[in-house]
Amino acid sequence: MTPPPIHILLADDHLVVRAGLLALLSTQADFEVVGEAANGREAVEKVLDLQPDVLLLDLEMPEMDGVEVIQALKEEGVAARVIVFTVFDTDERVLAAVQAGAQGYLLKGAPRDELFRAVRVVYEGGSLLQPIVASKLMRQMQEQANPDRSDMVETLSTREQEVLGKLALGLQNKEIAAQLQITERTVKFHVSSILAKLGAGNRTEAVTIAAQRGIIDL
Amino acid sequence: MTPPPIHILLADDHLVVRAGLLALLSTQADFEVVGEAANGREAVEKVLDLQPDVLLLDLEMPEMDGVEVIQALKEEGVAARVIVFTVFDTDERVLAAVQAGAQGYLLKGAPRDELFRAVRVVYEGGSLLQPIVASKLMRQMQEQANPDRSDMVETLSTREQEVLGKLALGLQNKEIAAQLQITERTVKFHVSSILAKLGAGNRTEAVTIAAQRGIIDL
DNA sequence: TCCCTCCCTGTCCCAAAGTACAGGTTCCCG
DNA sequence: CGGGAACCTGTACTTTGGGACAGGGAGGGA
Repeated sequence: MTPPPIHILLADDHLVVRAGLLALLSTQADFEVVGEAANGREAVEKVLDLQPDVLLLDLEMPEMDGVEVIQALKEEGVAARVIVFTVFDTDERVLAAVQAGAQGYLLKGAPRDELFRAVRVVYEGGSLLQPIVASKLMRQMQEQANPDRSDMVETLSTREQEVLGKLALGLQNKEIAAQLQITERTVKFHVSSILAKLGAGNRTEAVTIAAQRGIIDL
Repeated sequence: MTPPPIHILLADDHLVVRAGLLALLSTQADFEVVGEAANGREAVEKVLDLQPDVLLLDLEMPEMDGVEVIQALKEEGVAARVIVFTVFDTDERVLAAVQAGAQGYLLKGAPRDELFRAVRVVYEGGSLLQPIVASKLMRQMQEQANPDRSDMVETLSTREQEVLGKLALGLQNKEIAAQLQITERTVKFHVSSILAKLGAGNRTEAVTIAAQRGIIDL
């Protein structure tokens, strides 16, 4: 007798990606794609409805992004295990997804076997990250554990992230101060902290670095 | 008797996307996928080798990007017609692709029928842009035709684009001047032009706007 | 040829950015 | 309760950024 297949739900806003995953996964006898979702909200609904074993989830989606989907599922107390499947490989995004509770992280373009293995491993309760992703994550973790390394990447406080967002819009300190109801002096303080933590020489470079690392979205 | 099928070559660096396109296109009796390429260089080689009727081309690829592929094919005098198939929908990228010689421009996530129709239309010598893409292109063209409109989006001169690139790196005027072998004063002049053309209030906003429009890549 | 665009340079000037130094609060964790 | 982290504020200072105004040379198209 054959074992029951692994039930998989696909969540991606691009038709071709869903079609591709369906085509690839269908070649495996122990996989069964039970449904598809084209946005985050739909993904959450279908997980609750269809109770898949594994959710293949894109991070960039309309309505609700991938990290939010994972968090929503957690609040619902859902058992499904999640593999993030995306084009992003920046430290921050990987960390956010894993912290939210993803068990796997694959980059689009991952080879067939890696995809198949990830589904099986995660289904069995394990975790699987692509080597490139794993190393990024490791580095992040180590840096958070040793806050006294010289080459560390410090995390921005929530306030600093707020200010950073305003910087990206091209606002000047005075305008930021008004919007955040604080003094211009305080804004300068935060900006200096941001520059130091990101290793930037000025606000423009800070925005570029933040965008590259996935800390902010332009 | 059935007519000969339309020969299609797929060029995308992501396995799933190629698999998805293959799966979707294979449902049509008059389509035949004759090959796949995972990067730009390979795409050019395979077009020359396999002589497809239509090339489905991603813009973002390693080795050689989509626009470069189109240009390379043009220099080789190849007859194949090109449909750009990408996630980017910024004005600049669309314009660049169409100017380089693409006959179609589809966004990933385009519905089945639109994809099929695009292949057939382009094969028969026509052009097809998704409505969203078409409107962006139209706007660009109109703005270039009327250089005296108030809401126009002016194009940056080559020198300005150079300076813009340096701005994104967070360099200051003095540093840019040194790198470009010009006076700091001249750099200021170019920066001012860039700000005016992009509608930015300062260099930081200019970088953000440029990144959003696809003028620069971070 | 004339005009227009791009590229380049200069001086003056003020506002904005960023640093240095010094200090305050609250809140949470061990 | 002590200590750290995040957040906030202040004065004083130097450097950078960007605008206003004015100009010159090279090259392409009507």
